[in-house]
Amino acid sequence: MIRSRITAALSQALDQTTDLDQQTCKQLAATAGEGLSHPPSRDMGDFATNIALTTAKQAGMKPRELAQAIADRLASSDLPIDRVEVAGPGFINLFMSHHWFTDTLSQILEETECFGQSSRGVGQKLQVEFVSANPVGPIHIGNARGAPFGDALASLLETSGYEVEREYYVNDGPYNTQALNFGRSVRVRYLQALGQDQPLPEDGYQGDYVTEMGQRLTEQVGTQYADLPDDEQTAYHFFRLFEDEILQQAEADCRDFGIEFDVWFTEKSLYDEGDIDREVSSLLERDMAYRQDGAVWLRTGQFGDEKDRVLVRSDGRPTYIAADAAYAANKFARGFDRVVYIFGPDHAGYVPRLQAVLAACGFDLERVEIIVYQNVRMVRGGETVELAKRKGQIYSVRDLIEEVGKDAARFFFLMRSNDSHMDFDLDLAVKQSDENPVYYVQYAHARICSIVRQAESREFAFASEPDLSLLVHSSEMALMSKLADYPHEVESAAQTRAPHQLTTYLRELTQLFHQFYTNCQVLDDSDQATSTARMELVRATRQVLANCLGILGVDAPESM
RNA sequence: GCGCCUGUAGCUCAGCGGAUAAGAGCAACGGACUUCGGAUCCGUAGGCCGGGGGUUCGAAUCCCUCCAGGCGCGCCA
Repeated sequence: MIRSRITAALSQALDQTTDLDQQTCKQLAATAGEGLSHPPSRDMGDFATNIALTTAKQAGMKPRELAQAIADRLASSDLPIDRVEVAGPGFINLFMSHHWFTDTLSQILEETECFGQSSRGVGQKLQVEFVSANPVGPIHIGNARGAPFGDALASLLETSGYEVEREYYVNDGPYNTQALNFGRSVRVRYLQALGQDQPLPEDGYQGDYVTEMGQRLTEQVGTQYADLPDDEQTAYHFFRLFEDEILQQAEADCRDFGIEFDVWFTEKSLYDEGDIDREVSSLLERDMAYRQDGAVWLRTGQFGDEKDRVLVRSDGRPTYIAADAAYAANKFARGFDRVVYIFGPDHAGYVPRLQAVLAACGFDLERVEIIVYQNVRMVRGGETVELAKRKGQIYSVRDLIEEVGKDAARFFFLMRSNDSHMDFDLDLAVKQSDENPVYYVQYAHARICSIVRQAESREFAFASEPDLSLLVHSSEMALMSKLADYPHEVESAAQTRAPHQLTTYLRELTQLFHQFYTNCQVLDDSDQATSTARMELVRATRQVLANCLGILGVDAPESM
């Protein structure tokens, strides 16, 4: 890869032009190589490094002098560059030679769907846990952002060579408050359907789907469950009656959202398999937990939490913290080198606590990553769409997919950085016009496919060997330059856990393609050689568009 | 009260391990079609990067502080 070659050359040049020792030069060059950028405009060069600015003081030289010295060394190195310029306060701008651009083009066409992959994570097993919505109804919009984010991040990591498992944690433990609330709500609706006058509990679920479940239950079992006592066990029973159905719905929703989980892990299994008891006793044995006021407390206070937390309530029921501890133990026991949690804004405050819990349990926090995404405001007609699951006003992930489509939904969520609070403009997402950025990108891909079809149907006479040196138009150069960026963009997005960088990249790449298309006729009967070369560029662009869209889980249509 | 996140063009947002000339999309205005898909392209206009301090030769970017908004602070998950 060109960046590592430039880094090596910088290291050598620094070593030869300064008094700094070799190790220092290597480190400084590595930092500069990471920060290798593009000059503000293409006529100022293809790559720029600020290494002279950052190391001038250390080297005891003036920035521009040092820059010039390094530039001279680079110019005579074996890098594929035409010339080197020193600019501004001491930037070194590199002008790549033409064959470097066309070599990347050939590389794309050779590696096809593998172009952009790297081996950085090879040999490392990684788990990304996301969505993990409470199984008490349709997956609602509050969890929607984490779905494409987690999925795209997982794909991104796979592209970087990691072995990645996508996991969905199902909060179906016997003491889960949400599940029990839901169970109680179903029971009440069931009894109401049987003609009893019963009020919905304070925190009950008011959605129509609960009422419908209650009615359905009367048809299935009649009065069989009518006399069960109004207690926790009964609530759990009613919850369990519908858990499978809810999970199947969740799985279908995710699938339609383009996501396939490798593992659906249930909290219940932690109880059934004794994981929770084991973890609690182990913590007590190691004195990381203690008994007080009849409850079992975990010493999270020693690990940055405000206070210790209850693991097992005074009545003997474990809390979600016990489940989370056991779950983490289970994850590590499965051999992951690193586990990633994707949390919604409602769990942001839980991050320091979970970290304390994991630390108290003795897990290496270096191997745990918790990524929080911020709230989304759904906007329609300029107004916020109000959502509250318990109130029954449900705008579900399914509703979203049906309203704007999988591709627009995913692309819109992925356009923004995970920690930016975003507005989701439903009106815009559903528009099939130039106002909609999803179609802008997809259109480029379809357009390319159309050119290919066109060439086939009129049996365009291409040259037998493409001569890529004919690609010299500024639009062609800009496009090739962008294509060459792709592997670095992927790696950068993966390392910073920022899939949204790829949507930005896609829009820029697409724009350059459309400009090229406007300026350069691809299929020109009067110039067979140029047409052949341009066709290679077009096919390479299609490949990168498809690869990049693939990571984001957005379709690359052949026509629209 | 404490913690996390955010504040960049009229709107929605990139950029935020400092640096060559603050960006994009939409909205506004003006242009480009007898050729490969006009779901496209070109141009104009629009910003003391929330305010104030500081570090630096250099800050949208780092530090402090204030202001505004979102979210979270349970023997709920």
